[in-house]
Amino acid sequence: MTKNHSPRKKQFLDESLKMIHEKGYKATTMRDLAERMGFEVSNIYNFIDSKEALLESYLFMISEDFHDGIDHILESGYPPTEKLKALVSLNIRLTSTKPYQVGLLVNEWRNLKEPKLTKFIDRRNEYEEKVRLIISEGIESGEFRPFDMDIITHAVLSSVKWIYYWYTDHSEEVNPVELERQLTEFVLGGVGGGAQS
Amino acid sequence: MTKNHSPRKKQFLDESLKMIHEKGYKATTMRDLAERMGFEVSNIYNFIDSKEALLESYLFMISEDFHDGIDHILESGYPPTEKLKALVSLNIRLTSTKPYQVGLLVNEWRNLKEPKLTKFIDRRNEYEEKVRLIISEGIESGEFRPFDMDIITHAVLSSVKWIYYWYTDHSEEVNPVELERQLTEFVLGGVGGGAQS
DNA sequence: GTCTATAATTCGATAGAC
DNA sequence: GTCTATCGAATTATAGAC
Repeated sequence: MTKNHSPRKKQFLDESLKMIHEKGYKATTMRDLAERMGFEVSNIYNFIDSKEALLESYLFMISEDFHDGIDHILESGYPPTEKLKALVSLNIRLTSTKPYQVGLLVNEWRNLKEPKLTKFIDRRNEYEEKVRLIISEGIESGEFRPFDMDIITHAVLSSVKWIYYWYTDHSEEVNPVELERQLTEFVLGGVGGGAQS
Repeated sequence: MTKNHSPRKKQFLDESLKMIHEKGYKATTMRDLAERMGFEVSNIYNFIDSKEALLESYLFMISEDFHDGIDHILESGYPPTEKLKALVSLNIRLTSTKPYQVGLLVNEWRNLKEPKLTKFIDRRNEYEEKVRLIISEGIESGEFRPFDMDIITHAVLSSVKWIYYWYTDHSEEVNPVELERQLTEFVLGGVGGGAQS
């Protein structure tokens, strides 16, 4: 499917990815992409079948990357706290490696058309279920406090969702080690050090 | 500007807001809006000047709501922890009151055109600065741990950003009191109860 | 792999009658 | 405030020459 990339095709895919992230999928036209590449619109179809196929390709690839990562964590046998740390680490690793793909994953998935949209949402729900598994294990073991599962799962997911910002829109340099350390500290212990209420 | 709403105009604005949230701004056409209202496209322009103006109106209104809220918190004289609790509370209150507007604020702001786009981003940066103020005060007083300001600010903002999901796409009922309690607990203390490294 | 040319559709918006 | 009719521009995509 995605093999046999000529250098020119790879360049097109890279530029397209960046531009779709910057302007949004709907706002990025084939003319925009062609103009950035310095050729005519029709040449795009030497590389891809359709605009829709381009989005699908990126979204499902990065989606599977996250699944591979979290599957590995679930099979690790680590205690829940270590699994959660590994989850933060996974997010930072994938985001630093493929920042624009992660950006698409956050912002552009809803531009998929049926039946791919349903397929994507199902797969995303499966991922969220895996995150729930880690958290519920931690609550049962007493390592985590007894949160509402829906709320805490979305809070944790949301806490790592914005990382792509650091590697795309952010101008300053990023220290991945420090980012992971700080974000882990926040997810595990919040802004304050102890209990409240 | 937004006064003298006839019931029909108010209904149009409500339906538009909901539809733009569901389909996305770019994907929602004037024909879509007219169809939902049961009249022809041209009638839309009895209520609004342009599609762009519709988006602007909603975004800047809800943006100012957040500013009003956080300004009130900053003037409160509360200690940092209480200010942070109030910030969570503000997010839940505004989101439960105007869930679709908050959804637009998160997802559709970048569809603004210049010069409104720059104006919006400037205003958003001002809001983020106010959040930073609360957090830095907490770190200096020792109530919060010594995080990197950029990282922790975005982490906190991200932790409350997904709340709109509960009031728009979420099917189950929401208990605002419980949501606030749990989310506050997470932001202040994380998933675990104590410190780590 | 690049071009010209164009098809076929959809878009936001306007004019003007009632 | 609702309609019909339409404009002009922009959209994705294709055909076919070089």
